[in-house]
Amino acid sequence: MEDAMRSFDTYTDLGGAGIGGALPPATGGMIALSPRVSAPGFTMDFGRNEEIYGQEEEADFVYRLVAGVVRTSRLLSDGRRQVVAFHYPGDVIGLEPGDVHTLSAEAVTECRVALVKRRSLERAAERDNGAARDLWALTARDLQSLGEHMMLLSRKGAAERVAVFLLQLAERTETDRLELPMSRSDIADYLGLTIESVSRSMTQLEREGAIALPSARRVMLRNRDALEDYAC
Amino acid sequence: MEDAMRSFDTYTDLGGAGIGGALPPATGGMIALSPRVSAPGFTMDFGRNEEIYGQEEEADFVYRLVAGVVRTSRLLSDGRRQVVAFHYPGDVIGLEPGDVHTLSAEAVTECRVALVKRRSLERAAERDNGAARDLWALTARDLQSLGEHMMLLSRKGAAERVAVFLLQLAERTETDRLELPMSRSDIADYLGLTIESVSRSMTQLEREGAIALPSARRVMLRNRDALEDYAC
DNA sequence: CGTGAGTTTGACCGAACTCAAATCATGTGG
DNA sequence: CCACATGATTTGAGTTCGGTCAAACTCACG
Repeated sequence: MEDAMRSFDTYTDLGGAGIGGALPPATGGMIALSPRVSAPGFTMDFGRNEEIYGQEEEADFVYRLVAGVVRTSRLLSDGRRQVVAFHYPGDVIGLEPGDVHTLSAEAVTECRVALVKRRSLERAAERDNGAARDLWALTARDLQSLGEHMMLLSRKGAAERVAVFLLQLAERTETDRLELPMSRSDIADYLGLTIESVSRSMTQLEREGAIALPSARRVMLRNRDALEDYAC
Repeated sequence: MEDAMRSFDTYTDLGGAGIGGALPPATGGMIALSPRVSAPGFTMDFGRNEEIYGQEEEADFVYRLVAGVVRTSRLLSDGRRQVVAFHYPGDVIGLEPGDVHTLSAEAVTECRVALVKRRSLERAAERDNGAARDLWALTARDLQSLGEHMMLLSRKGAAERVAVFLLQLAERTETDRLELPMSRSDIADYLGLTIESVSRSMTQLEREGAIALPSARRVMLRNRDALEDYAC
């Protein structure tokens, strides 16, 4: 049983202690955003649902996620929320064209991020041509992932979207036993659905044998083909 | 009457002749993609619904739209089409991260584009740091516009989406008398709706006095506030 | 004037939303 | 260790809005 539990463990490569109380204090040093871009910076820890940066805030920093899961989202005029992306260790977030964040970022799980001053990146890009190219590549990756997300949102059925979401997650973590770090509400806002629709879709996928749901936050992919049929 | 018609005219800054038969042949010379990026290239003309480049095609060229309107779109697995953006003169299209196009581009109206070899841009970016920054900015702009489009798609109501679409268009062309270059089908695929829903929304907006529809392709914004209420 | 593509309108249906209630999970204090 | 409180998730019933199918209409063009 212990083993089964362990195999769901993920998202923190900081060792068994977890992130939270008993961590070493924020550290300073050189932060690498990409192979060619590194700059002086420091790390910070955030608890669940804490805001890392806010929509409309000055974009003074760029962040590299060291451990944990982060969501970026945007508040719509009618009060609803659009979750734009979930980020995992290694991802760079907060790198935006303008000098004001168009998104906000919050910790889904407890997490640790490495901060780099935006200005020092700009200076690096002026000096070093390779660095400039890396920053471009990071923006290009965001563009691509946003495009894929839009594809997902333009799918018809609720179950389809949930199926694709689960497959995406399985690909990220390279396992069929998913530990969902995010709530139904996060998933719903990511997929453009309500929590009820997400829940019903999950149940439906389970009824059809595509997945198993040992608990709400735990999903096992039982029949990948069935899921991929939904993805069409 | 002649004047009224004229005031709907737009999208071509090539003069009265229009684009099509009686044009000078494709020309060569230096093409400017941005203030700091220009490279040798040539121009080409396309008729309505002609493909400029196709999804999955080698991305050998980058294009600057000189005259006319272009849509970029993506075919979904279930056969439907997602129109990603409408482009107007001055826009740069076809600049994508990878070396394969993830979108296709088609002429909505007859149009003329200036082509630049992708490789010559890459070379320019290696030499000139300002050029690299401009290319980054172009990608960043795409990212931003895609983000705004996603906001639009995540709106609830059909009429809301159509209202926002019309306001966007009015902003682009800086007039309240819109000549829609694109078909209802294009609009529907852009907004994630059916042509019937687009049509019904238009009619509804007209009934409520927000717009007038002298003809299907002609929209006059009668009550901007009412439209902005929809945009909320 | 006829033709055909594009657009509008109507009737019906179904999927997702809304509101409400039941259930489950988790942590707390006795 | 258990009872309880709280929040998250699931389930149910009814409604709404956009999709689907079909038919009428418009307009540009030959």
